[in-house]
Amino acid sequence: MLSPYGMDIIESCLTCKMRTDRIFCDLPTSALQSFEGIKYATAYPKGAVLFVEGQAPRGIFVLCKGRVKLSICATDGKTLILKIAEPGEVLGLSATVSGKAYELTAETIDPCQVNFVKREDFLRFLKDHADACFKVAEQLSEKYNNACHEVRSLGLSHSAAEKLARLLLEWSSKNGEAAKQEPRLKLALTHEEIAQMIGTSRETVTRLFADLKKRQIVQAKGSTLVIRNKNALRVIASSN
Amino acid sequence: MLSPYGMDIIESCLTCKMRTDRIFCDLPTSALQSFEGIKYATAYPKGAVLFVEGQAPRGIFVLCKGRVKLSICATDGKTLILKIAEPGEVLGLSATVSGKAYELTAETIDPCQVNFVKREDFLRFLKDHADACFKVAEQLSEKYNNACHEVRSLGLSHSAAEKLARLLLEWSSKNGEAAKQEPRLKLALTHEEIAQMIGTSRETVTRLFADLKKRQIVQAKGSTLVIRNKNALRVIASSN
DNA sequence: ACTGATCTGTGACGCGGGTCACATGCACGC
DNA sequence: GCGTGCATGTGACCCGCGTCACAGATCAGT
Repeated sequence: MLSPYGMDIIESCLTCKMRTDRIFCDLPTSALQSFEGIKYATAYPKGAVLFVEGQAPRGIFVLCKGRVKLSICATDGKTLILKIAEPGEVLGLSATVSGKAYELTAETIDPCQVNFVKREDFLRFLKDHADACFKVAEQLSEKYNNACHEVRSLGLSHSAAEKLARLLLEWSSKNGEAAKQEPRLKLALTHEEIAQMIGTSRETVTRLFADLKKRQIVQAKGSTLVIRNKNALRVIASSN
Repeated sequence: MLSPYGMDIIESCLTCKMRTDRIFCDLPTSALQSFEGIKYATAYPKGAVLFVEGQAPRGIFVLCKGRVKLSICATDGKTLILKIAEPGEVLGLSATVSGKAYELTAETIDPCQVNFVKREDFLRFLKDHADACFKVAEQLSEKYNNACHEVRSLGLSHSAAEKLARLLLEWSSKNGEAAKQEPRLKLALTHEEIAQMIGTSRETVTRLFADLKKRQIVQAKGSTLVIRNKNALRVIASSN
């Protein structure tokens, strides 16, 4: 099969190998078959916008491959990145269910494969497949949980340093680096974007990194960051 | 029927007059009948704690009467009030669906009537009643939407004044006061609590109110607040 | 290799608002 | 009445960090 943007396309959900890992995709065969009938498998290049906050909901986007940046932004252009969505996540779900406008903006930061389903088709699908409906509830709970964490982080922390430390710890707990005592992580985002994730300014992020390096808590090796002192980072993170 | 805490108890969901107004409660009779079988109608005095953040989910609490304060708090005691839940809302829903710990704390601020349903019972109920399951998805979408607004307010605003103005406008848009050009609202919360709603300190709230009064934008009449200049308030709210 | 463009690093400055420390007001019970 | 407790007001202080203004660094395109 031809693969735009240099990707291998996952052709059918029925034969997708990752199915069982993913909350939403792991449906009984009958449901999956009817899902096959209404989905549009699409591919996007890096930097594509799936939907914009405030738009009326067109439908859901099941992310199969690549990462998507979810953000909200103020009228003055100030932006807050809520999270980077990973494969398996369903985007635009709550807006599609409730019929209200998308509450955030979704923009690809890798080439992505996405299954799109139109709103009416999806709602009909949910009526017919109770188990899918429950999966949706699970996904939404997950999203809500995430949002609560975001609120906690933004609302209850005392300093930018605290939030940065928490972000780094969170990142380092992925990819099985959690256990290691000196976890490494790829810095895929610019200081600007990191600033937008923790609600601060770019300069502050630069200064905070400089400080962490000076104190030997982290160390940069090209674009990977080594956490030399996880405990120190934890102390900073929870001076809350 | 005896009514603890000076309330009239709504005995059965089937005969409840408010049913149709409420997202979750408006279920087909068959579903409602089986809901009757698993629910525990309970009453709480003012100040009762329904659940605490971090607890394993015991089940859901359908709020029938009274208001409930939903908050998260940091280890140092600093508290953020997310919202004041009104009758019709289902509390503890996302935790009960996902099985993760309650993400916030629910405390009554009026005498309340609540229908409690145990987690296992509720999950079984959802498996059997697809329409209820969809209602749950709707409720969760609603909650998610709310949380997104909270994030936006906390993360994208420049000053405490802005957030207070937004809160006042939001409050004034309830109870049909929206249309009036000088809407009034009951100040049911202390400055301390208002501070916790917008993530600032009590003193700042006091100072902001003093300023708004001096500028003739609002006016206090006992415990009711009159908004004299809605436009000025809007300007403050969206200097964002 | 030259040239923008985009990212990173750093100093100076100033404002917002958190914190502390009080004074005052207002309701409650006894 | 009087004291106790909680809500509200207000001044003084000061520190975190946003903003502005640059200087280097890194990267991409031709």
